[in-house]
Order: sequence, then structure tokens, then C-alpha cells
Amino acid sequence: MSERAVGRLSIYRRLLSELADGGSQNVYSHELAKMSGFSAAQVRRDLMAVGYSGSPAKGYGVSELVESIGHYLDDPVGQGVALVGVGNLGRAILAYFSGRRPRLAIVAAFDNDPKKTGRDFHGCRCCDVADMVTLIRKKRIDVGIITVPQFEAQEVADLLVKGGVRGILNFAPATIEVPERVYVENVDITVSLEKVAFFARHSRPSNAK
Amino acid sequence: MSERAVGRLSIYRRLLSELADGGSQNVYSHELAKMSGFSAAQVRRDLMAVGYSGSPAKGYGVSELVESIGHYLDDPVGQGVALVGVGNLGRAILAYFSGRRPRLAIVAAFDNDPKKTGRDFHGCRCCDVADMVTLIRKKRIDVGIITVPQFEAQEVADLLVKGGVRGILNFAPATIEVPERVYVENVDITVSLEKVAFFARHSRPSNAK
DNA sequence: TAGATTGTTAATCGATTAACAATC
DNA sequence: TAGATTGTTAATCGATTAACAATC
Repeated sequence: MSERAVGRLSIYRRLLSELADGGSQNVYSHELAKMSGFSAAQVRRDLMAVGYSGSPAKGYGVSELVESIGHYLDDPVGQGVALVGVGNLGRAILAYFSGRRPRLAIVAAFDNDPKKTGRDFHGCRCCDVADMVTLIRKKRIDVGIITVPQFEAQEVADLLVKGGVRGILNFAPATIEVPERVYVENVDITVSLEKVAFFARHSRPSNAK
Repeated sequence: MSERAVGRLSIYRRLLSELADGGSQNVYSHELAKMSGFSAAQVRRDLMAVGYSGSPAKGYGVSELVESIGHYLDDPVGQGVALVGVGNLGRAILAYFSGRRPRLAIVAAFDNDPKKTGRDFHGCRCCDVADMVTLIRKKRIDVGIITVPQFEAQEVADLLVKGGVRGILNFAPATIEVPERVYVENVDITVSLEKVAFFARHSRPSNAK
């Protein structure tokens, strides 16, 4: 499955959860298409991939579909996440994920500022970066989030990899080098803003992501 | 030019600036390839697109290339940016962009919390959302950044569009509807984290973005 | 010149879209 | 049945990669 497809599944899940909260039982592909901005054919192909079948009469069952996507995306046991760098951005992410996904929870936060270590941030204890490798191993953490300044990112990535993390979400504006087996997703806010500024001036491409 | 290509140009510019700071005069495509993670052929094609030619003998001139990319990406007059939602994430972005890009500066911040309005955050005055449309028009703001909670995003987007913004960078986990002429880029942290978690477990695709 | 790099075209690859038979 | 929707294949589209002549 492609990176983009996984991203779309994640979006469908959010939309379906909202529908479920609103009391909807069933949904058609063209309705999900309207809400998500993707084509109806795209939606059908994606849902087919998760192994849940709809019916021409009723479309897709909302709650069953949420469950199927969960089966597909989530680890059955659950994956622990470590966040490194408890600045404004780090705290924003901690606040947002607090208690939201039991199967993908931020279970440890790290910083090297003694004013922050030992304290709790949005229900997550902040530990010293010096203890990171040990704690990642102990808590069997699988995913790391880097929210430190640019020139500390590589060092943090090395420690995460040393601890055994297999995926990294990197918010630092830096290209980090990791072994091939480790998956890295870069979220570079400068890049995103410059893209928006550019296409605000030029006639944009399709735009529906 | 494609969305991805613009993103790559933004990354090249950051890398080239770092090279210039380090005193480098020239750079070869394969060196930029190594640093960025893209292929050398890709780098050459991208640089060709901005209209700057290298030479087989010396490669590309670092400072000239930074300038050429700037000519291509940046508006000659400069574009103003408005940020809406001065929470942790909003403040992180304000701090990061403060004084960084003169041609793409955040010139106004908005919130509806009276505890925040009237104060300065990282050199940017926070105004009331009620004054947003007027101020966007007055300051000729071109780009909006949405860092408000999920269910306020559409309302904020409507106001940004009403003010005349042509591009929106949306950090809220919500699909916002805007007129076709407005370019929207969504940065959904949940989607990114779920992607990383998924590919941490499965053998990832190419991974070089 | 020889060797490496650039600019540019052709081939490949993958993802999206369109079309349509099967299904309720 | 008729009509709409789903599942699935074929056609299209675009971007990336590979190849190579031109250049220093």
C-alpha cells in the first residue's frame, strides 16, 4: 500500500468517526468523496484494500468500516510513541494526542532542559534525554517524534534509532540520516508555507490531495 | 511546476543556505542529491526549471543558485501571512518564522481569547478575530495559517477567504471547503503519525521523499 | 585530450481515472 | 424489474528514472 493511500485511510477514519458521532449508520462512496475531497472511485479502491465490502443497496456500514480501517492501520498490540523536544510544538502535539488513540499513545517525552525534566506535560512525564535509549528499550517504543531545533535533530535521531525505534516523524527542518529499515516522515513547516505562498500566486494544480 | 517540485526547491534552498554559511562556493548535483535524499537527476531537472545553469567544470554556484530559487519561489514584492489561533502550535510557528523570511513574514496574528488579544507574541501583535477581514484587506495579506481547533477551522477559513487570502496552510484536522481559486495545504499531524506508525511495522516504500 | 558533469530526451514506473459488469 | 452503487479491469496521466549527447 502506498504512503498516500495510508494517509487517505487515516482521513476516512476521522470522517467516519464524525459520521458515527452524528448517528449515521451507512455511507456511500460519493458521500465520503465529497467530505474528503478525493474521487468516489478512489474512495472505493481504498476501502476495497482494507478488506471491507459495502453493498450496492446500503453503501458501507460506518462503524464496521471504522473497525476495518483500524484493523488495517493499527497494530493489534499497540505502538508506543516517544516525543523529543518539549517546546511549544512538542507541547501542542502532547496536548493533541493526550488520550486520543489508545493504540498509538505518546508514552514518553524527553528534553534536556532541567526546568522541564521531571515534570508532567498533558499527562506525559518529561524525562532527561540522557535516559532516552534505556527508556525506549524498556517501554518497547516503536515510533519517535522529533520536535527539537534544526541542529539537534540528527543527534536525537541517532539516539532514537539506537533505542530501536522503527519510524520517525521529524518536525525539524533538517534532513536526518537513518538506517534503511527506519521509516522517516518529514513535516517541514517552512516548505509547506512556501508551497502555499507559491501556489497562492500561480494557478494551482489539482489541489485535491 | 508540480507541488512536489516546489517542495524540493524549498529544501534545496535551505541546504544551499547552509552550504553558503559554511563557505562553499560551488556544489555538484550529486552532492545536493546526497544531502537532500533525492536523485542527482531529479536535482538537475529541478534546478534547470528555475532557469539557472551550472557548468560541467564547477557544478552550480551556491549563492547564485540560492538567488535563482528565490526569484522563482518568492514574490518580488513580498507576501504577508496571517496566523489564526495563538495556541501552542500557533506560538511555535510564530517563534520559528519571526524575522526569518522578509518576503514571507507573518504580519498579523488572531485569536478570540481576550487574554491573548492586544498582546505581542514573538514580535507579532495578536488581534481579535472580529477584526480579521478588515485587517487582512488593509495589510494586503495573501496567505493564511489556521492553527485553531478542528470545529472552528471552517469558520476561520471562510473569514480568511472573505478577506481575500489566496492560499491557506491548514493545521486543523478538518477538511475545509474554499472556492476553487484558493490553494489549500493540509498538515494533519494525526495522519502523519499514523503513516509513520504503519510503515514502522510494514516494509516501507521508497521513503526518499 | 580524458574524465566528469550538465542539459535533455526516451523509457519506465506507479498512481489515478474512466469504464463497465456484477450486485443489491 | 429499474436504478443506483459496488468491485475490478483497462486506459490515462504524470512524475521519476535511465540514457546519452553536449560541454567544460
